[in-house]
Amino acid sequence: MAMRAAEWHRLPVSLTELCINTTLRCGQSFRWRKSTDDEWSCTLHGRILSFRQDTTHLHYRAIFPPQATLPTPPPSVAPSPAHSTSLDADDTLALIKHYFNLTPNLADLYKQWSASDPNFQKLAPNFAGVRILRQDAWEALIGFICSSNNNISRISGMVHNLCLHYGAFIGHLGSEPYHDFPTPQALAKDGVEAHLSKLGFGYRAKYIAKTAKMVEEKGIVWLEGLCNPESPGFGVDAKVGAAGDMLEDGREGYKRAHEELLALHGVGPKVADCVCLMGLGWSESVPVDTHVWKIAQRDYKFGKGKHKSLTAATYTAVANHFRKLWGKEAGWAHSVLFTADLKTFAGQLAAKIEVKSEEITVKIEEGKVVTVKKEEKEEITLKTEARIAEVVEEKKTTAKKATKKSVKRKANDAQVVVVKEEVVTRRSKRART
DNA sequence: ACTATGCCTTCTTA
DNA sequence: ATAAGAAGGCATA
Repeated sequence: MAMRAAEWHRLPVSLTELCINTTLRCGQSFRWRKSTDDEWSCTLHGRILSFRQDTTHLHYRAIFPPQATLPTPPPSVAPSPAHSTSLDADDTLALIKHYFNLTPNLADLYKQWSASDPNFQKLAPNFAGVRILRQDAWEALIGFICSSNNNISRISGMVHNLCLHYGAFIGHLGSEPYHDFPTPQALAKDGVEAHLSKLGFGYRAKYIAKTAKMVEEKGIVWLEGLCNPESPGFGVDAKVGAAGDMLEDGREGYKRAHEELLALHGVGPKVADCVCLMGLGWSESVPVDTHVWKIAQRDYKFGKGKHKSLTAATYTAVANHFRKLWGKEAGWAHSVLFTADLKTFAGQLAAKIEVKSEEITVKIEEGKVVTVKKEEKEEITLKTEARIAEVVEEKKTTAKKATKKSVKRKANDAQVVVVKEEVVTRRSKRART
């Protein structure tokens, strides 16, 4: 029962191309756990993968289960009994490159999106390295069914519970047990719905049980067959083909995948788009959730006239707008803006500062600069300490000028004082058992 | 075809 | 303190 040695390897990757600290917790996957000292871990394809990242490299290691608990592969593709370490290392590297979707040049894409969209250009510099993962389609499907009307920390807890109760045990990392994501068969068994309800899944218990049965019925091949042929799943035996021409509402294959997914229980347009983008390799997919809808209203002039509320027609209009603006990888760009809007990231770097004068109050909380000038109020959302410092200086200057003008005193008399300065760090709570 | 409403549960905000 | 609202929506009428 000896555990295979878990040696660290490294891969040259810049933070511009991939930032795991952002990418692994921006709501794409709900399964990554951060242990002590910045090590991110998750089970993937029957092994525990762990990552650390510095400015030049991605460091990784894989821990395999003891041979006895390895899932038995079909005899035709069974590896040689030797099952050498070097073979595993090769496999793991390929898996990592696949999972992190490392082929597209993200810096080039950011430049492209910045050139075509001033709003992206403004927000993106603080959120480099947000890359769309190539997750397993089935896992993405279940994960995003859990996401409806829900928040990231609770979703993570639910997915963790799915693995714990229905996924194969892989091994321990420290004292923490790691289980694989459950198969459709495991979630299609009788009693799953009742059990999940007891575990606090709410109305999603029924969706998961039903969808698992439907996928089992249709066959996992059906689901994997919805994949972008240019980007098949890892280890999936599929022909690589052309994905077709880009249209304003996406390629034919994307539209077909989206439509077919809608047949599943608990899968509406938004969840289907998440699965298309993150589980099936359709980069033009733009999931329009409440966040994206707010962004569309705030920064892209939606929410008026024909598109007053988020109806089915509005949903398509918003997604098409972003596809036209950002192109074939619209879903990737969308993810950057989505991440920029997440509270967990806003709070992380936000300083809490109050600047007061007789006329003007500047408050900075949770990444927002609020200037209160008598009855007027102005809000600016900021993400980095550097930008916050800049804006505070700017506001102090404004405050001095305003005070001088209205009260007719010397600029120095303006009482611009930093009352409170404190870094607020918000941490999402961990999963419960 | 569109539009409202209930739904499980937890956490935040007023 | 206690209530209402929001949280990566969906299914149903």
